[in-house]
Amino acid sequence: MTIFARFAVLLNDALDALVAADALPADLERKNVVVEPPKDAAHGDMATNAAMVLAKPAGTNPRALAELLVAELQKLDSISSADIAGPGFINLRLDPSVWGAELTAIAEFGDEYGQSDIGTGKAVNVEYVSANPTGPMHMGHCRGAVVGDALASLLEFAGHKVIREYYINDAGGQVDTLARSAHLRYLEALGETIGEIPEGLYPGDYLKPVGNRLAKEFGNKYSGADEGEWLALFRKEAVSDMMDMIRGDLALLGIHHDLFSSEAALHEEGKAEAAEKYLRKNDLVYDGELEKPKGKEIEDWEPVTLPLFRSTQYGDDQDRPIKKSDGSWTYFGADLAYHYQKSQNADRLIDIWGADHAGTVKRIKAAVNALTGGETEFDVKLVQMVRLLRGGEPIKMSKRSGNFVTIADMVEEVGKDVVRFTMLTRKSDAQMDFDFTKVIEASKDNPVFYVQYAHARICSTLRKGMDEEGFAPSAEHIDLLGAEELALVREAANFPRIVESAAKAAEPHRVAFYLNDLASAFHTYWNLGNDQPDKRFILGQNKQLSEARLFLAANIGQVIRNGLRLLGVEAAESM
RNA sequence: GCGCCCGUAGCUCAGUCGGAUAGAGCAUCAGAUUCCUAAUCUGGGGGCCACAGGUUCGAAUCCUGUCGGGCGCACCA
Repeated sequence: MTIFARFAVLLNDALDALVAADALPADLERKNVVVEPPKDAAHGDMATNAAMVLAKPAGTNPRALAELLVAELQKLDSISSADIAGPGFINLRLDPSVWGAELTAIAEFGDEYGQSDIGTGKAVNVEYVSANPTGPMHMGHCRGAVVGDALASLLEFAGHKVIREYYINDAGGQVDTLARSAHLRYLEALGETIGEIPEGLYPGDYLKPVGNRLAKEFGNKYSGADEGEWLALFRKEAVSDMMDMIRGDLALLGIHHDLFSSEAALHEEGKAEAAEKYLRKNDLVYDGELEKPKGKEIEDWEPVTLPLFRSTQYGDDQDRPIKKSDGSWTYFGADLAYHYQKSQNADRLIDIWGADHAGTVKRIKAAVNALTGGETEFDVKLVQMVRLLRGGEPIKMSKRSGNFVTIADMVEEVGKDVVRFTMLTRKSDAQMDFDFTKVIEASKDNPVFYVQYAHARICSTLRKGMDEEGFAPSAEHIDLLGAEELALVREAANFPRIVESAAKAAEPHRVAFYLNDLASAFHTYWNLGNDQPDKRFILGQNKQLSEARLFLAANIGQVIRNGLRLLGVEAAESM
C-alpha cells in the first residue's frame, strides 16, 4: 500500500467519525476523494480534495466541511498540521517520523519497493513486436517493441502475472515471397549468376547467409527443382532464420518474449475452423457479399461471396471476411482464432500495434468479444508513427532497395539505453519525430544520462564515504535529517503511486518522467553542498549525520534503479 | 466521404479521476567549479493550452462544431 493510500484510509476514518457525529450524511459517494501530492510542494506533504467533492452532496459548502475535517485530522499523531487552502483543499503536513519510516521502508523492500498488488495476480497477455518474419527489425518496429516491453514489466511490478508474446505471421503470402527470395540466394550461394533481384522479391543482403546455409545443408538438390518441391521447406527454413535474427535484434534492445506463437501452427491445429464453426453456430459468420470500398477507386473490383463476420454488430463499418475467395484464411480469420487461443490462458489481453493498423481494431475487438462472450478484457494499444529524420530531413525508407534503418544500426550508434529512454519519454498515442542526427549529436544531453548520472553520483558518493571515512549508510540517526532531505524522501515516496497509476493507464512513459523528477530533486540537493559545505553527504567530523545522509542517498539510488529496471535501462554506477 | 489518433513556449514533449499561479528539456540571456563527479545547479525572457460554443463552484482536461496535421478505409499484413 502506498503512503498516500495509507493516509486515504486515515481520511476515510475521519469521515466516518464525522458521520458518527451526525455532521455528515452516511451514504456519500467517496470514490472521487483522493489523497495526493500537492501540486506545489510549498503547500505541504499531501493534499485532499475531500471537502470540495463531498460538500455539495452533503448540502454544505467546502470550507465548512473542510473545517470539520481538519479538526478530525489534527487529532492524528502522524499529521503535524492541516490547513484549508484555495477553493477547499486540505493540505497536510506530516510528522517527520512518517518520512523517516518511509525511507526505512525503501531500504527494507529494496528491489521490491514500489511493487503493488493492484494487479491481484490477474494474468495479462501482452503481445508486442510481432514483426513479420521476413527481415531484420527496423526502426518502424522499435517504438512498439520498447513500449510493449516496458508495459509488460510495469504490469508485472504492479501485481499481474504477465505473458510476453510474439505472434509469428508465418502463413501469409509474404512468407512465400521470403521463401522465393531465399531460394534465389540459395542459387547464388551455389554459384549461379542471379543478376538483379526481380521486382516483388526481397532484395536485402540479410538473405545471403540464409542462402549460404541452405546451400551447405541441401547442396544442389533444389537448384533446378519445381517450386512445389522446395517452397514449403524453404518457407520453414527461412522463417526460422529470420526469427533467429529478430530475436537477436530484440536482445540488443534487451527484449525477450516468453512465448512465440506461430500462425501456421494455428492453422495446422484447426483453430481457425473451430472458431468459424462456433461463430456460424451463433450466426456471427454468414456467407455474404463485400461492399465496394469507398474513398479509393479499384479497377478490377467485382463482388464476391465470402464468409463474413458480423463486426457491424459491434460498431464496425462493415462485416469482414474471414476467408479469401481461394478458400485460404484472411489475416483476420487467423487473428480471431489466435486471440481466442490467447484468451484461454489469460484474463486480459493487450496488443501493441502500430497506428497503421488502427482500422482493424474494431473488428478484432468484436471478434474477441464474440468468441469469449465478453469474458476476456481486451485492449489494443496503438503506438503512433515515428517519423524518422536525419538532419531535419525525413529518411526515405525503401524496402525495394533494402534501404532502411535497422534496430541493430540504431543500437550500435546511440546505444540501447538512449533508444529505449527516448521512445519512453513520450506518450505512445502521439506521433513523434526521431531525428537520427540530433539523437546522436545530442546524445550527451540526452535525458537518459541525467537520470543515470544521478545514480552514478550516488554510487560514487557511497564509495567515497566508505573508502575515505569508513562511513556506511545507516538508518540509526535518520531523525537528524532535515527538511531538504525529507523533501527528497517525499519525492521518492511517489514512486509506488506512479507505478500504480502508470500500470492502470498502461502508460509506461509516466515512469520515465517521474525518474527525471526524482533525479532533478537529487541533483538540486546535491548542489546545495557546493555553497553550503554542511549540506554535503560526507561530513568528516559528523559520522552520525553523514551516515544518515548516505542512507538517504542509497535509497534514492534504490528507487532510481527500480524505475530504470522497469524501463529496461541500465543504472550506471559510474559515468 | 467515413473511422481512429493528435494540436500546450521558437523546437521536442509532460500535465494524474475536472482542481490551486499551465510545467520540463533543448535553444536563448545572466550567473555558480580552490568544494562529495559541472554529463550538475541557480535565475531571466518566452503561452489566446488551434478556434468557437456548451456542461459547473471550477475546463488544457469532459461534450458539440470548425480549422489544421498524421494514419487507415478490398480477399494485403
